[in-house]
Amino acid sequence: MPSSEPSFFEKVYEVVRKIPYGRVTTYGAIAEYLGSKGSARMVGWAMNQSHSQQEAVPAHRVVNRKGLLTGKRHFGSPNIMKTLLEQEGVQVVEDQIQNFNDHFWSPLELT
DNA sequence: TTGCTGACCGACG
DNA sequence: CCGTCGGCCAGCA
Repeated sequence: MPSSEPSFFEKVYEVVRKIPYGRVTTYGAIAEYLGSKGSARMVGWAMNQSHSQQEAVPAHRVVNRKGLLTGKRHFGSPNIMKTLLEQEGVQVVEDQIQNFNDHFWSPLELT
């Protein structure tokens, strides 16, 4: 076994881990970066399985296009995602990231 | 195999 | 503002 090519999920995890501290990105941006724009749902699915990974995946830095914490329900408690983000300096009000554009980070920025 | 679901997104009315 | 629909693709009964 040689070379198992990195699957879609693997790439998602890798990208998510590269999200800088205090920054956030979207499912769509990741999907687009992986060349599967439109399959943002797969990114969400990958996040769902992310807990299965040995290396922790900062899924709390991944939100939907509106900067809404849609996946907060999957963190065990709905307040975990918000708390983690606020600890990184991201203001969250009503599950909505404030100044979202200012915190937004795209994997396309990777050099 | 089919059919349904899902942490999405954009479009339509 | 709200509800609905189609598209995308992986996992599961």
